[in-house]
Amino acid sequence: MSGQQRTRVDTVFDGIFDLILSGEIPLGGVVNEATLAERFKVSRGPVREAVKALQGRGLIVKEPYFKARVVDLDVKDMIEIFQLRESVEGMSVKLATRAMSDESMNRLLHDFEQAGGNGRVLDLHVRIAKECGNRRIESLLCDELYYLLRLYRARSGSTPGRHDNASAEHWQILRGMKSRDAELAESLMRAHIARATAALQRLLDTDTANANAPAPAQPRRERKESEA
Amino acid sequence: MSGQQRTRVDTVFDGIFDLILSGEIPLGGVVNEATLAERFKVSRGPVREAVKALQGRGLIVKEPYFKARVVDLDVKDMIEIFQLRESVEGMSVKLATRAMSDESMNRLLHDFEQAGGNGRVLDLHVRIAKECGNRRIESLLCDELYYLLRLYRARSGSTPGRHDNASAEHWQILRGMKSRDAELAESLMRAHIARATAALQRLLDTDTANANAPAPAQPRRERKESEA
DNA sequence: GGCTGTAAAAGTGTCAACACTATCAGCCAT
DNA sequence: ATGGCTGATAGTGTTGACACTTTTACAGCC
Repeated sequence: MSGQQRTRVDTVFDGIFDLILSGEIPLGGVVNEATLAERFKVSRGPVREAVKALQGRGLIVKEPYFKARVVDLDVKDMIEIFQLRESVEGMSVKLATRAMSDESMNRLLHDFEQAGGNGRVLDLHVRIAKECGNRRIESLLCDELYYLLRLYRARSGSTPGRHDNASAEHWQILRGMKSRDAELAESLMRAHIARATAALQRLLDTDTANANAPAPAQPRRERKESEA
Repeated sequence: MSGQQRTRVDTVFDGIFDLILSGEIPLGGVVNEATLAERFKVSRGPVREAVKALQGRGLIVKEPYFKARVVDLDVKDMIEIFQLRESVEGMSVKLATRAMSDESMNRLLHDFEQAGGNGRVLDLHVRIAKECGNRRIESLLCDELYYLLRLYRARSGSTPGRHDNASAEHWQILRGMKSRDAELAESLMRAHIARATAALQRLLDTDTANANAPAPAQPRRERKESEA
Protein backbone atom coordinates (compact mmCIF):
# COMPACT_ATOMS: atom_id res chain seq x y z
CA MET A 1 0.00 0.00 0.00
CA SER A 2 2.94 2.33 -0.28
CA GLY A 3 1.53 5.41 -1.88
CA GLN A 4 4.31 6.95 -3.93
CA GLN A 5 4.01 5.49 -7.39
CA ARG A 6 6.56 7.86 -8.94
CA THR A 7 5.26 8.35 -12.41
CA ARG A 8 7.53 9.53 -15.21
CA VAL A 9 6.21 13.04 -14.90
CA ASP A 10 7.59 13.19 -11.36
CA THR A 11 10.94 11.84 -12.47
CA VAL A 12 11.21 14.38 -15.25
CA PHE A 13 10.02 17.12 -12.93
CA ASP A 14 12.83 16.38 -10.48
CA GLY A 15 15.28 15.94 -13.32
CA ILE A 16 14.58 19.34 -14.84
CA PHE A 17 14.61 20.82 -11.37
CA ASP A 18 18.10 19.47 -10.78
CA LEU A 19 19.26 20.73 -14.15
CA ILE A 20 18.10 24.19 -13.19
CA LEU A 21 19.55 24.11 -9.67
CA SER A 22 22.89 22.76 -10.88
CA GLY A 23 23.02 25.49 -13.48
CA GLU A 24 23.17 23.11 -16.42
CA ILE A 25 20.23 25.06 -17.75
CA PRO A 26 21.16 28.65 -16.89
CA LEU A 27 18.73 31.24 -15.54
CA GLY A 28 16.81 32.58 -18.50
CA GLY A 29 17.95 29.61 -20.58
CA VAL A 30 15.70 27.87 -23.04
CA VAL A 31 13.91 24.68 -22.07
CA ASN A 32 13.52 22.48 -25.12
CA GLU A 33 10.94 19.72 -24.87
CA ALA A 34 12.43 17.36 -27.45
CA THR A 35 15.95 17.64 -26.02
CA LEU A 36 14.75 16.92 -22.50
CA ALA A 37 12.56 14.08 -23.71
CA GLU A 38 15.56 12.38 -25.27
CA ARG A 39 17.76 13.10 -22.28
CA PHE A 40 15.34 11.45 -19.86
CA LYS A 41 14.43 8.70 -22.30
CA VAL A 42 10.73 9.49 -22.32
CA SER A 43 8.24 10.91 -24.75
CA ARG A 44 7.41 14.57 -24.95
CA GLY A 45 4.14 14.13 -23.11
CA PRO A 46 5.56 13.74 -19.61
CA VAL A 47 8.05 16.51 -20.34
CA ARG A 48 5.24 18.85 -21.27
CA GLU A 49 3.37 18.10 -18.06
CA ALA A 50 6.49 18.47 -15.96
CA VAL A 51 7.24 21.82 -17.58
CA LYS A 52 3.65 22.84 -16.91
CA ALA A 53 4.10 21.95 -13.26
CA LEU A 54 7.39 23.85 -13.04
CA GLN A 55 5.59 26.75 -14.65
CA GLY A 56 2.91 26.54 -12.01
CA ARG A 57 5.61 26.68 -9.37
CA GLY A 58 7.12 29.77 -10.95
CA LEU A 59 10.45 28.34 -12.01
CA ILE A 60 9.67 28.34 -15.70
CA VAL A 61 7.91 31.05 -17.70
CA LYS A 62 6.29 30.46 -21.01
CA GLU A 63 3.83 31.79 -23.53
CA PRO A 64 1.88 29.72 -26.04
CA TYR A 65 3.91 28.64 -29.04
CA PHE A 66 7.03 30.28 -27.60
CA LYS A 67 10.00 28.53 -26.11
CA ALA A 68 9.83 27.95 -22.39
CA ARG A 69 12.58 29.64 -20.38
CA VAL A 70 13.90 29.27 -16.88
CA VAL A 71 12.86 32.25 -14.79
CA ASP A 72 15.48 34.97 -14.74
CA LEU A 73 15.64 36.40 -11.25
CA ASP A 74 16.99 39.88 -10.76
CA VAL A 75 17.43 41.93 -7.61
CA LYS A 76 13.98 43.43 -8.00
CA ASP A 77 12.40 39.98 -7.96
CA MET A 78 14.38 39.13 -4.86
CA ILE A 79 13.16 42.24 -3.09
CA GLU A 80 9.58 41.25 -3.84
CA ILE A 81 10.24 37.77 -2.51
CA PHE A 82 11.84 39.15 0.63
CA GLN A 83 8.92 41.48 1.27
CA LEU A 84 6.63 38.48 1.05
CA ARG A 85 8.92 36.45 3.28
CA GLU A 86 9.02 39.22 5.87
CA SER A 87 5.30 38.96 6.38
CA VAL A 88 4.87 35.21 6.03
CA GLU A 89 7.89 34.14 8.06
CA GLY A 90 6.82 36.51 10.80
CA MET A 91 3.56 34.61 10.98
CA SER A 92 5.40 31.33 10.62
CA VAL A 93 7.60 31.87 13.65
CA LYS A 94 4.69 33.25 15.66
CA LEU A 95 2.62 30.14 15.01
CA ALA A 96 5.58 27.84 15.58
CA THR A 97 6.37 29.47 18.92
CA ARG A 98 2.84 28.74 20.04
CA ALA A 99 2.45 25.32 18.48
CA MET A 100 5.73 23.59 19.19
CA SER A 101 5.89 21.09 22.01
CA ASP A 102 8.61 21.52 24.63
CA GLU A 103 10.54 18.59 23.25
CA SER A 104 10.38 19.90 19.69
CA MET A 105 11.63 23.22 20.97
CA ASN A 106 14.50 21.64 22.86
CA ARG A 107 15.43 19.54 19.87
CA LEU A 108 15.47 22.62 17.67
CA LEU A 109 17.72 24.50 20.09
CA HIS A 110 19.98 21.51 20.53
CA ASP A 111 20.39 21.02 16.80
CA PHE A 112 21.42 24.59 16.32
CA GLU A 113 23.81 24.60 19.25
CA GLN A 114 25.38 21.55 17.69
CA ALA A 115 25.61 23.14 14.26
CA GLY A 116 27.02 26.34 15.75
CA GLY A 117 25.84 28.39 12.83
CA ASN A 118 27.56 26.09 10.39
CA GLY A 119 24.47 24.86 8.68
CA ARG A 120 23.22 26.72 5.68
CA VAL A 121 21.34 29.85 6.49
CA LEU A 122 17.99 28.63 5.26
CA ASP A 123 17.97 25.63 7.57
CA LEU A 124 16.50 27.49 10.51
CA HIS A 125 13.86 29.11 8.37
CA VAL A 126 12.90 25.75 6.88
CA ARG A 127 12.80 24.18 10.29
CA ILE A 128 10.50 26.85 11.68
CA ALA A 129 8.20 26.69 8.68
CA LYS A 130 7.86 22.95 9.14
CA GLU A 131 6.91 23.42 12.79
CA CYS A 132 4.38 26.20 12.37
CA GLY A 133 1.45 23.82 11.96
CA ASN A 134 0.04 25.67 8.97
CA ARG A 135 0.57 23.48 5.94
CA ARG A 136 -0.21 26.25 3.50
CA ILE A 137 2.44 28.53 4.96
CA GLU A 138 4.87 25.63 5.12
CA SER A 139 4.25 24.83 1.47
CA LEU A 140 4.55 28.44 0.36
CA LEU A 141 7.88 28.87 2.10
CA CYS A 142 9.47 25.47 1.59
CA ASP A 143 8.06 24.47 -1.80
CA GLU A 144 8.04 27.80 -3.57
CA LEU A 145 10.06 30.63 -2.15
CA TYR A 146 13.10 28.81 -0.80
CA TYR A 147 13.76 27.13 -4.15
CA LEU A 148 13.82 30.54 -5.80
CA LEU A 149 16.21 31.76 -3.12
CA ARG A 150 18.56 28.85 -3.69
CA LEU A 151 18.38 29.52 -7.40
CA TYR A 152 19.28 33.17 -6.97
CA ARG A 153 22.08 32.46 -4.53
CA ALA A 154 23.53 29.83 -6.83
CA ARG A 155 24.01 32.53 -9.44
CA SER A 156 25.04 35.58 -7.45
CA GLY A 157 26.35 34.86 -3.97
CA SER A 158 24.27 36.09 -1.09
CA THR A 159 24.69 39.71 -0.17
CA PRO A 160 28.14 40.08 1.43
CA GLY A 161 28.65 41.19 5.01
CA ARG A 162 25.29 39.81 6.06
CA HIS A 163 26.29 36.39 7.27
CA ASP A 164 27.91 37.40 10.57
CA ASN A 165 24.92 39.51 11.59
CA ALA A 166 22.47 36.90 10.42
CA SER A 167 23.83 34.31 12.82
CA ALA A 168 23.39 36.61 15.82
CA GLU A 169 19.88 37.46 14.70
CA HIS A 170 19.05 33.77 14.41
CA TRP A 171 20.04 33.22 18.01
CA GLN A 172 17.88 36.12 19.10
CA ILE A 173 14.93 34.57 17.33
CA LEU A 174 15.61 31.22 18.93
CA ARG A 175 15.75 32.79 22.38
CA GLY A 176 12.44 34.52 21.72
CA MET A 177 10.91 31.21 20.73
CA LYS A 178 12.30 29.41 23.74
CA SER A 179 10.77 31.98 26.08
CA ARG A 180 7.46 31.42 24.28
CA ASP A 181 7.13 35.07 23.38
CA ALA A 182 5.42 34.66 20.02
CA GLU A 183 5.05 38.37 19.30
CA LEU A 184 8.71 39.00 20.09
CA ALA A 185 9.82 36.18 17.86
CA GLU A 186 7.65 37.58 15.09
CA SER A 187 9.12 41.04 15.44
CA LEU A 188 12.65 39.69 15.45
CA MET A 189 12.04 37.58 12.39
CA ARG A 190 10.48 40.44 10.50
CA ALA A 191 13.35 42.73 11.41
CA HIS A 192 15.80 40.02 10.43
CA ILE A 193 14.36 39.69 6.96
CA ALA A 194 13.75 43.43 6.61
CA ARG A 195 17.48 43.99 7.13
CA ALA A 196 18.25 41.56 4.34
CA THR A 197 15.72 43.34 2.16
CA ALA A 198 17.39 46.65 2.87
CA ALA A 199 20.73 45.17 1.83
CA LEU A 200 19.16 44.08 -1.43
CA GLN A 201 17.68 47.54 -1.89
CA ARG A 202 21.14 49.10 -1.52
CA LEU A 203 22.47 46.61 -4.04
CA LEU A 204 19.72 47.59 -6.45
CA ASP A 205 20.46 51.28 -5.99
CA THR A 206 24.17 50.91 -6.72
CA ASP A 207 23.39 48.61 -9.63
CA THR A 208 21.04 51.04 -11.28
CA ALA A 209 23.48 53.88 -10.59
CA ASN A 210 26.24 51.93 -12.30
CA ALA A 211 23.97 50.92 -15.10
CA ASN A 212 23.08 54.56 -15.80
CA ALA A 213 26.61 55.88 -16.10
CA PRO A 214 28.57 53.35 -18.20
CA ALA A 215 25.63 51.67 -19.87
CA PRO A 216 27.28 48.67 -21.46
CA ALA A 217 24.31 46.63 -20.37
CA GLN A 218 23.53 44.43 -23.30
CA PRO A 219 20.01 43.14 -23.28
CA ARG A 220 20.24 39.52 -22.40
CA ARG A 221 20.48 37.86 -25.77
CA GLU A 222 19.43 34.27 -26.13
CA ARG A 223 21.81 32.03 -24.31
CA LYS A 224 22.45 28.76 -26.03
CA GLU A 225 21.85 25.79 -23.88
CA SER A 226 24.96 23.64 -23.86
CA GLU A 227 24.05 20.04 -24.13
CA ALA A 228 26.07 17.57 -22.13
CA MET B 1 -1.07 38.71 -33.19
CA SER B 2 -0.64 40.77 -30.07
CA GLY B 3 -3.29 39.07 -27.99
CA GLN B 4 -2.67 35.88 -26.09
CA GLN B 5 -2.93 32.96 -28.40
CA ARG B 6 -5.43 31.15 -26.18
CA THR B 7 -4.47 27.57 -26.71
CA ARG B 8 -6.89 24.78 -25.99
CA VAL B 9 -5.26 24.13 -22.66
CA ASP B 10 -6.22 27.64 -21.55
CA THR B 11 -9.78 27.18 -22.75
CA VAL B 12 -10.15 23.91 -20.90
CA PHE B 13 -8.48 25.41 -17.83
CA ASP B 14 -11.04 28.19 -17.68
CA GLY B 15 -13.80 25.76 -18.47
CA ILE B 16 -13.00 23.42 -15.63
CA PHE B 17 -12.52 26.41 -13.39
CA ASP B 18 -16.03 27.62 -14.16
CA LEU B 19 -17.43 24.14 -13.61
CA ILE B 20 -15.88 24.15 -10.16
CA LEU B 21 -16.96 27.69 -9.27
CA SER B 22 -20.50 27.11 -10.49
CA GLY B 23 -20.66 23.96 -8.43
CA GLU B 24 -21.32 21.69 -11.39
CA ILE B 25 -18.37 19.71 -10.12
CA PRO B 26 -18.88 19.78 -6.35
CA LEU B 27 -16.11 20.24 -3.82
CA GLY B 28 -14.43 16.91 -3.41
CA GLY B 29 -16.04 15.69 -6.61
CA VAL B 30 -14.26 13.52 -9.13
CA VAL B 31 -12.66 15.08 -12.19
CA ASN B 32 -12.82 12.64 -15.07
CA GLU B 33 -10.47 13.31 -17.97
CA ALA B 34 -12.40 11.52 -20.66
CA THR B 35 -15.72 13.13 -19.72
CA LEU B 36 -14.20 16.60 -19.72
CA ALA B 37 -12.41 15.93 -22.98
CA GLU B 38 -15.68 15.10 -24.65
CA ARG B 39 -17.49 18.00 -23.03
CA PHE B 40 -14.97 20.52 -24.35
CA LYS B 41 -14.58 18.73 -27.68
CA VAL B 42 -10.83 18.20 -27.31
CA SER B 43 -8.49 15.31 -26.79
CA ARG B 44 -7.40 14.15 -23.36
CA GLY B 45 -3.98 15.78 -23.67
CA PRO B 46 -5.08 19.39 -23.12
CA VAL B 47 -7.39 18.22 -20.35
CA ARG B 48 -4.50 16.52 -18.58
CA GLU B 49 -2.36 19.65 -18.79
CA ALA B 50 -5.19 21.86 -17.61
CA VAL B 51 -5.81 19.55 -14.66
CA LYS B 52 -2.09 19.64 -13.91
CA ALA B 53 -2.23 23.43 -13.90
CA LEU B 54 -5.29 23.46 -11.63
CA GLN B 55 -3.42 21.06 -9.39
CA GLY B 56 -0.46 23.44 -9.28
CA ARG B 57 -2.86 26.19 -8.25
CA GLY B 58 -4.24 24.05 -5.45
CA LEU B 59 -7.80 23.66 -6.71
CA ILE B 60 -7.42 20.02 -7.63
CA VAL B 61 -5.68 17.29 -5.68
CA LYS B 62 -4.51 14.08 -7.21
CA GLU B 63 -2.24 11.10 -6.78
CA PRO B 64 -0.79 9.00 -9.58
CA TYR B 65 -3.26 6.54 -11.07
CA PHE B 66 -6.00 7.81 -8.77
CA LYS B 67 -8.91 9.94 -9.81
CA ALA B 68 -8.38 13.67 -9.57
CA ARG B 69 -10.71 15.43 -7.15
CA VAL B 70 -11.68 19.01 -6.54
CA VAL B 71 -10.14 20.21 -3.32
CA ASP B 72 -12.44 19.81 -0.34
CA LEU B 73 -12.08 22.87 1.85
CA ASP B 74 -13.06 22.62 5.47
CA VAL B 75 -12.96 25.20 8.24
CA LYS B 76 -9.46 24.17 9.22
CA ASP B 77 -8.18 24.89 5.72
CA MET B 78 -9.89 28.26 5.83
CA ILE B 79 -8.21 29.12 9.12
CA GLU B 80 -4.84 28.32 7.58
CA ILE B 81 -5.64 30.51 4.59
CA PHE B 82 -6.76 33.34 6.82
CA GLN B 83 -3.59 33.14 8.91
CA LEU B 84 -1.62 33.45 5.71
CA ARG B 85 -3.80 36.30 4.51
CA GLU B 86 -3.41 38.16 7.79
CA SER B 87 0.33 38.39 7.26
CA VAL B 88 0.39 38.91 3.50
CA GLU B 89 -2.46 41.38 3.26
CA GLY B 90 -0.92 43.38 6.06
CA MET B 91 2.19 43.73 3.93
CA SER B 92 0.04 44.33 0.86
CA VAL B 93 -1.77 47.32 2.33
CA LYS B 94 1.45 48.68 3.81
CA LEU B 95 3.17 48.62 0.43
CA ALA B 96 0.10 49.98 -1.34
CA THR B 97 -0.17 52.88 1.09
CA ARG B 98 3.39 53.84 0.26
CA ALA B 99 3.30 53.10 -3.45
CA MET B 100 -0.01 54.50 -4.62
CA SER B 101 -0.09 57.83 -6.36
CA ASP B 102 -2.45 60.51 -5.06
CA GLU B 103 -4.76 60.03 -8.00
CA SER B 104 -4.88 56.27 -7.56
CA MET B 105 -5.71 56.81 -3.91
CA ASN B 106 -8.48 59.26 -4.71
CA ARG B 107 -9.89 56.95 -7.33
CA LEU B 108 -9.92 54.10 -4.84
CA LEU B 109 -11.72 56.17 -2.23
CA HIS B 110 -14.15 57.51 -4.78
CA ASP B 111 -15.01 54.06 -6.07
CA PHE B 112 -15.78 52.83 -2.60
CA GLU B 113 -17.83 55.87 -1.66
CA GLN B 114 -19.81 55.21 -4.80
CA ALA B 115 -20.26 51.53 -4.01
CA GLY B 116 -21.19 52.34 -0.43
CA GLY B 117 -20.14 48.92 0.74
CA ASN B 118 -22.34 47.27 -1.84
CA GLY B 119 -19.55 45.68 -3.80
CA ARG B 120 -18.51 42.21 -2.88
CA VAL B 121 -16.32 42.03 0.18
CA LEU B 122 -13.24 40.86 -1.63
CA ASP B 123 -13.21 43.81 -3.99
CA LEU B 124 -11.30 46.10 -1.65
CA HIS B 125 -8.75 43.42 -0.88
CA VAL B 126 -8.26 42.69 -4.57
CA ARG B 127 -7.92 46.35 -5.33
CA ILE B 128 -5.28 46.86 -2.66
CA ALA B 129 -3.34 43.79 -3.76
CA LYS B 130 -3.26 45.09 -7.31
CA GLU B 131 -1.89 48.43 -6.12
CA CYS B 132 0.80 47.17 -3.79
CA GLY B 133 3.46 47.08 -6.51
CA ASN B 134 4.68 43.62 -5.55
CA ARG B 135 3.64 41.26 -8.30
CA ARG B 136 4.38 38.18 -6.27
CA ILE B 137 2.11 39.27 -3.44
CA GLU B 138 -0.53 40.33 -5.95
CA SER B 139 -0.37 36.94 -7.64
CA LEU B 140 -0.49 35.03 -4.38
CA LEU B 141 -3.55 36.89 -3.19
CA CYS B 142 -5.48 37.34 -6.44
CA ASP B 143 -4.53 34.20 -8.35
CA GLU B 144 -4.40 31.69 -5.53
CA LEU B 145 -6.03 32.55 -2.24
CA TYR B 146 -9.05 34.55 -3.37
CA TYR B 147 -10.19 31.77 -5.69
CA LEU B 148 -10.16 29.37 -2.77
CA LEU B 149 -12.12 31.87 -0.71
CA ARG B 150 -14.75 32.24 -3.41
CA LEU B 151 -14.94 28.47 -3.63
CA TYR B 152 -15.46 28.09 0.10
CA ARG B 153 -18.03 30.86 0.29
CA ALA B 154 -19.94 29.38 -2.63
CA ARG B 155 -20.46 26.26 -0.56
CA SER B 156 -21.00 27.52 2.97
CA GLY B 157 -21.99 31.16 3.21
CA SER B 158 -19.51 33.51 4.80
CA THR B 159 -19.46 33.59 8.56
CA PRO B 160 -22.67 35.26 9.69
CA GLY B 161 -22.71 38.50 11.62
CA ARG B 162 -19.43 39.56 10.18
CA HIS B 163 -20.58 41.65 7.26
CA ASP B 164 -21.71 44.73 9.19
CA ASN B 165 -18.48 44.97 11.14
CA ALA B 166 -16.41 44.27 8.07
CA SER B 167 -17.71 47.32 6.26
CA ALA B 168 -16.74 49.63 9.10
CA GLU B 169 -13.32 48.04 9.29
CA HIS B 170 -12.86 48.57 5.58
CA TRP B 171 -13.49 52.27 5.97
CA GLN B 172 -11.00 52.46 8.80
CA ILE B 173 -8.39 50.88 6.58
CA LEU B 174 -9.16 53.28 3.77
CA ARG B 175 -8.79 56.24 6.10
CA GLY B 176 -5.44 54.91 7.27
CA MET B 177 -4.32 54.61 3.68
CA LYS B 178 -5.51 58.08 2.77
CA SER B 179 -3.54 59.58 5.64
CA ARG B 180 -0.50 57.69 4.32
CA ASP B 181 0.04 55.92 7.62
CA ALA B 182 1.34 52.62 6.26
CA GLU B 183 1.92 51.01 9.65
CA LEU B 184 -1.55 51.94 10.84
CA ALA B 185 -3.12 50.55 7.69
CA GLU B 186 -1.16 47.35 8.18
CA SER B 187 -2.29 46.99 11.77
CA LEU B 188 -5.92 47.64 10.86
CA MET B 189 -5.82 45.12 8.04
CA ARG B 190 -4.23 42.47 10.21
CA ALA B 191 -6.77 43.05 12.95
CA HIS B 192 -9.55 42.98 10.37
CA ILE B 193 -8.52 39.57 9.09
CA ALA B 194 -7.63 38.28 12.54
CA ARG B 195 -11.22 38.96 13.63
CA ALA B 196 -12.50 36.91 10.72
CA THR B 197 -10.06 34.16 11.66
CA ALA B 198 -11.35 34.20 15.22
CA ALA B 199 -14.91 33.84 13.91
CA LEU B 200 -13.80 30.80 11.94
CA GLN B 201 -12.08 29.41 15.01
CA ARG B 202 -15.31 29.68 17.01
CA LEU B 203 -17.13 27.97 14.16
CA LEU B 204 -14.59 25.16 14.26
CA ASP B 205 -14.93 24.79 18.02
CA THR B 206 -18.70 24.48 17.91
CA ASP B 207 -18.47 22.14 14.96
CA THR B 208 -16.12 19.76 16.68
CA ALA B 209 -18.15 20.02 19.87
CA ASN B 210 -21.28 19.05 18.00
CA ALA B 211 -19.46 16.30 16.17
CA ASN B 212 -18.18 14.81 19.42
CA ALA B 213 -21.35 14.78 21.48
CA PRO B 214 -24.21 13.50 19.30
CA ALA B 215 -22.11 11.30 17.04
CA PRO B 216 -24.64 11.13 14.22
CA ALA B 217 -24.61 8.89 11.20
CA GLN B 218 -21.21 8.16 9.81
CA PRO B 219 -19.94 10.87 7.50
CA ARG B 220 -20.54 9.53 4.05
CA ARG B 221 -17.18 10.86 2.96
CA GLU B 222 -15.45 8.96 0.26
CA ARG B 223 -11.90 8.05 0.95
CA LYS B 224 -10.21 11.13 2.32
CA GLU B 225 -6.54 11.35 3.03
CA SER B 226 -6.04 11.38 6.76
CA GLU B 227 -3.27 13.57 8.02
CA ALA B 228 -1.51 13.15 11.29
C1' DG C 1 -23.88 -16.59 4.32
C1' DG C 2 -19.48 -14.26 4.25
C1' DC C 3 -14.87 -14.07 2.52
C1' DT C 4 -11.18 -14.42 -0.91
C1' DG C 5 -9.09 -14.71 -5.43
C1' DT C 6 -9.57 -13.67 -10.16
C1' DA C 7 -11.07 -11.55 -14.36
C1' DA C 8 -13.42 -7.82 -16.69
C1' DA C 9 -14.18 -2.83 -16.75
C1' DA C 10 -12.96 1.87 -16.08
C1' DG C 11 -9.57 5.27 -15.74
C1' DT C 12 -4.93 7.08 -15.83
C1' DG C 13 -0.05 7.16 -17.89
C1' DT C 14 2.69 7.07 -22.02
C1' DC C 15 3.81 7.16 -26.70
C1' DA C 16 4.64 8.35 -31.68
C1' DA C 17 2.67 10.79 -35.46
C1' DC C 18 0.42 14.79 -37.30
C1' DA C 19 -1.04 19.98 -37.36
C1' DC C 20 -0.04 24.50 -36.35
C1' DT C 21 3.02 28.54 -35.31
C1' DA C 22 7.33 31.14 -34.95
C1' DT C 23 11.99 31.81 -36.52
C1' DC C 24 15.45 32.31 -39.89
C1' DA C 25 17.68 32.25 -44.43
C1' DG C 26 17.55 33.73 -48.89
C1' DC C 27 15.31 36.33 -52.68
C1' DC C 28 13.11 40.21 -54.89
C1' DA C 29 11.67 45.05 -55.30
C1' DT C 30 12.73 49.66 -54.19
C1' DA D 1 22.64 48.17 -49.94
C1' DT D 2 18.22 48.14 -47.33
C1' DG D 3 13.65 46.70 -46.27
C1' DG D 4 10.04 43.62 -46.82
C1' DC D 5 8.34 39.17 -48.69
C1' DT D 6 8.59 34.01 -49.19
C1' DG D 7 9.76 29.73 -48.50
C1' DA D 8 12.31 26.14 -45.42
C1' DT D 9 13.16 24.67 -40.66
C1' DA D 10 12.65 24.08 -35.80
C1' DG D 11 9.69 23.80 -32.03
C1' DT D 12 5.19 23.74 -29.81
C1' DG D 13 0.12 22.11 -29.70
C1' DT D 14 -2.95 18.31 -30.42
C1' DT D 15 -4.51 13.82 -31.32
C1' DG D 16 -5.80 8.82 -31.09
C1' DA D 17 -3.97 4.47 -29.87
C1' DC D 18 -1.78 1.51 -26.60
C1' DA D 19 0.16 0.08 -21.76
C1' DC D 20 -0.36 0.10 -16.98
C1' DT D 21 -3.02 0.56 -12.56
C1' DT D 22 -7.04 0.69 -9.84
C1' DT D 23 -11.70 -0.54 -9.11
C1' DT D 24 -15.62 -3.39 -9.50
C1' DA D 25 -18.14 -7.63 -10.18
C1' DC D 26 -18.48 -12.32 -9.97
C1' DA D 27 -17.44 -17.07 -9.14
C1' DG D 28 -15.53 -20.44 -6.03
C1' DC D 29 -14.33 -21.80 -1.39
C1' DC D 30 -14.54 -21.96 3.69
